[in-house]
Amino acid sequence: MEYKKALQKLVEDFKTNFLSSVSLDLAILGFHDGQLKVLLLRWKGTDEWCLPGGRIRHEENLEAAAYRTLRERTGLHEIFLQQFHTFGDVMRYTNFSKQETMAKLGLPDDVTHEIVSRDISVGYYALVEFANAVPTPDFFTEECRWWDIDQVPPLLFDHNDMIKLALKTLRRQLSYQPIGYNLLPDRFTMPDLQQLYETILGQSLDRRNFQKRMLGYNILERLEERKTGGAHKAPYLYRFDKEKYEKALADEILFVG
Amino acid sequence: MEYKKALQKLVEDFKTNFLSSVSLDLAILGFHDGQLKVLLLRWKGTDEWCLPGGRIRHEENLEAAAYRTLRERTGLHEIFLQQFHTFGDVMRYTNFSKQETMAKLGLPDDVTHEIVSRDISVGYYALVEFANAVPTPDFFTEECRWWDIDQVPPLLFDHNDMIKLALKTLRRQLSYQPIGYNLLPDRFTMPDLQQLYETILGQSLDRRNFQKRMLGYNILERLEERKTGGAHKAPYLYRFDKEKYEKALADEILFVG
DNA sequence: TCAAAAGTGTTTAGCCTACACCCATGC
DNA sequence: GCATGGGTGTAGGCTAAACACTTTTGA
Repeated sequence: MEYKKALQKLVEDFKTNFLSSVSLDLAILGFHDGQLKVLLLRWKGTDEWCLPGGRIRHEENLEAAAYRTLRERTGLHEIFLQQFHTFGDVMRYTNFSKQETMAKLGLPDDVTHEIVSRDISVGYYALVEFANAVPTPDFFTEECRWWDIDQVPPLLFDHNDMIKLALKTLRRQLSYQPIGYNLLPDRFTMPDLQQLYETILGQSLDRRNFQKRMLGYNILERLEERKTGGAHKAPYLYRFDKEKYEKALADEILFVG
Repeated sequence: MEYKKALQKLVEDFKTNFLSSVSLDLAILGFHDGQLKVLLLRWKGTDEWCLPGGRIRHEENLEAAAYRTLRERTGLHEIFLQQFHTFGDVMRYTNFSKQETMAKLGLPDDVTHEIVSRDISVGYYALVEFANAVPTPDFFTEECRWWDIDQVPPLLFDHNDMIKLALKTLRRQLSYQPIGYNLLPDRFTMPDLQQLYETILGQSLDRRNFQKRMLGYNILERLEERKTGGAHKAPYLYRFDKEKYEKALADEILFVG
């Protein structure tokens, strides 16, 4: 009863304060233990998972709404966020039909069509530092956690497709832009960075060539200190030179409007 | 009076049959006389120009709406159409303020806010064969014609930015995908194709290297026939091998959902 | 002392760039 | 015949890929 009332209120809030027909979905990617992870939400009272999504307030910029949603789900801000595609098929259901999807959500009949209605959804991907994120479910969900990118289950709606396309875009981006600033801790080793690249690209790279290339970008600063405590030879620590990193990004990145 | 009635009716139509808060805009690019052209519309009773735009019907896929709009403005179908960015700032006005824009449009006060309201707009660019298009204005405009891409005047809304970003995306796309199928006539010469590339990239290219590269893609079929009637040595005619061309596209192109 | 990981330079191959001469056509 | 544009191949440079040995550290 409590829940149903809150739900009604939320739907009202949606109708009055947010743009209708448009939403956004986030593929929040993190990196940990040599694995690329994606943040998923589990729908209340079900075993169904989906990407975090959000809506846009009437007087809010699209990009701001994406940042806000990211903040709400992870507590993080000032994060790399990139629009990659806008999804607009009437029936954005790949794993289950609309019928099935509606049934799975277990919503009261009178609000189902408000929640599972026809939306244009703008897809963003974010690269975040795994350790700093505090996964937080939203109203419709009761669990929010990281999944290994290659163990993602069949998701609600067309969210598996979204992840696939986000990855594809990310991989392409890797070829003309530096990456890693928000995916790695402040100080990291060259092997850390290489592992990140290998994980995203899904292939192994030559250590020497990788190092040459990365140093060639001139965005890394080698610290005096080395990483100790490892079982083997102590690797150097590096840090991104924020200014040069931002400049390298700006030289190529599409402006966001 | 007639006009105002029709306008009211249109606004009603918008409200009932189309998604609110979302629209789409097209940068329709054509190629003629060694010039890249873009199709612009002139707003009724003004000297103000803008990109062709459209709205999405409730039961219509986003991509289908883009194709429909393209067809309505040019009579063309089966054309290359590529989503490049979704624009979502609250105030998408770069050349003039919202105040100024509203004044320029010369609409009755009671519908102005319906037409010039806050929208998320999905941007597409299309590559069309100049000669085949039949530019056709829509309800709000009285002229539809090609403009040289580097002589585009200050446009309404953020449409100059849209053109800029469409071109940037197109240029990048050129580096990993073939282009030209819809921009050139069925049969064309290597210099034709080169001129197209040079125009899009805004720089001249080496003839021999260009030819080598294009033939290397293995998507062109050289015909027996040569182009006659020119003032000089008759160049070979080529045709795109549709199948191989599509395959080359598919190998890289983002799927559209 | 052994195993595992990290640091480092050189050689090679492939691709992209630069470049020049001959030929066909219309005027 | 001459001016204009089109057809064609090769040499050099740069970037990217391949590749092996030495050093450090903990167990």
